[in-house]
Amino acid sequence: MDKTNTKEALIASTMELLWERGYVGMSPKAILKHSGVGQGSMYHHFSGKAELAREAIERSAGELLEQAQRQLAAPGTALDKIGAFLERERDVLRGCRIGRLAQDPDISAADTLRQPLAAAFDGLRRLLAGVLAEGVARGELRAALDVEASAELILATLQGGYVLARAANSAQPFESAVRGLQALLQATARD
Amino acid sequence: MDKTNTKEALIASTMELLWERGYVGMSPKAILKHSGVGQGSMYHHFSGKAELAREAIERSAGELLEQAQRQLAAPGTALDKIGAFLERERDVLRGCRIGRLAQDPDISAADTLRQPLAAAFDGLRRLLAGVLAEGVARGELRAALDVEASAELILATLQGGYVLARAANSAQPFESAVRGLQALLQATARD
DNA sequence: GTCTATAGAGAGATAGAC
DNA sequence: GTCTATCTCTCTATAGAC
Repeated sequence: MDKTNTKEALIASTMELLWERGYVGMSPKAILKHSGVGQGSMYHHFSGKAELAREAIERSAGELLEQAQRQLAAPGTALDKIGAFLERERDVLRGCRIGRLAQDPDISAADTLRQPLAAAFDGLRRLLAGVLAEGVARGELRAALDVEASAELILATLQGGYVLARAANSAQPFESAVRGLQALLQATARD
Repeated sequence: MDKTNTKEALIASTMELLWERGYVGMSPKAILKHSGVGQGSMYHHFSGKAELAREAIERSAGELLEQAQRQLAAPGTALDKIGAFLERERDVLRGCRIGRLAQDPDISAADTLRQPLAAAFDGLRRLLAGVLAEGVARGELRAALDVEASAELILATLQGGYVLARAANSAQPFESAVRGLQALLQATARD
C-alpha cells in the first residue's frame, strides 16, 4: 500500500496542484514538495512538467467521466437523474478539476494538454444527451426539446456556476444558477 | 492623442495581457514589452504588478458593465433584450475578460483583486434581474419565474459557454448552450 | 518621470555520482 | 531509480543616475 510507487505519488500530487493552481501557476518544485519525491525521480519518470501534467489531466478526466456515468445510471426519470447529477455533493469553491484548466493559457495553447479536456466534455455531453433523449422517448420530456443544446446548457450552467462562485467567493451563485436551470427544465418537461 | 500618457499605456497593455494570460501567467516584463514602456516608468506609476493589475481589472469591469447596460437598455420585450445580450458579437474563444480571472489562483486568493470581479457580476446580475422583473410586470413572462435564479442562470450559461468553448477550441459549445437557454426561456415565457 | 544596473529568488531542466 | 550539484532564464523589484 506504500509500494504505490513514486510515479503514482507524482501524478496524484500533480492532479491536486493543477486543481489548485492551474498549469501556469504550478511549478515542478511545488510538485516535488507536495509529493515528497526527489528531483531525480521526477525527471526519471517524466520528460518534464508537460508530460506529467498530461498524465495527471487524463487521470482526472477519466475519474470525472466515471463518476458522472455512475450518477446518471441511477434509476428514475430523466429529470431525476439530471437533478441528482446537478445536486451532487460538490466542493463548489474549488471548482471543476477539468473546467478550470480550460482557462489556462498554456493548456489551451497546447493541443496535447487541451485534448483531454475536450474529450472529457464530449463524454459528459453524450451522457447527458443520452439521458435527455431517453426522457423524450419515454414521453417524460417534450418531443420538441433540443437534446444536444440542453445537454450543453447543463454543462455550461455547472461550469459557469463555478466561475461565478469563485468571483463571489461564495457557493451561492452556483446554487442559484442550478436552481434556475432546474426550474426551467421542469417547467418545460411536458407541454 | 499620443499624450495618452505612459500610465494609460501600461493599463491598456495590462488589460490585454490579463485577458490573454491571466494574472499568474502575466509578467511585468511582458507588460513592458507589450506597451513599449520602460521599467522605471512602470514602478514610478505603480507599486508593482498587483496594483497595476487592480487598476486594469477595475477598468475592464467598468467597460463590461457599461456595455451590458447599453445593450439591455434597447427597446423591446424582456426576451428581446436578453436575446440581444446573449447573441451580441463575442470573441468566444478569447472568453470573458472578467470571468477568466475568477479561475486565477492569485486573484481569487487576494481580496483586492477578486472584489472587482464580484462587483462586476453583481452589477450584471442586477441588470438582468431588472429586465426579467420588468418582463414579469408587463405580463410577458410568467409570474412564477424565479427572477434572481434566472438572471444567475443567464450569466452562468455565458461563463460556462466560454469554458466549454476553450476546452473544445471551438465556439460551438458556447452557441449551443446559448441556444438551449433561449429555447427554455421562450418555452416558459407564458403559461 | 524615465533610464540602466543590479539582485535575490524561483522556474525548469541537465549531469553525473551512487 | 534516486540523490545532489549545477545551469540558464525569468520573475519581480530596488537603486541610483539623468
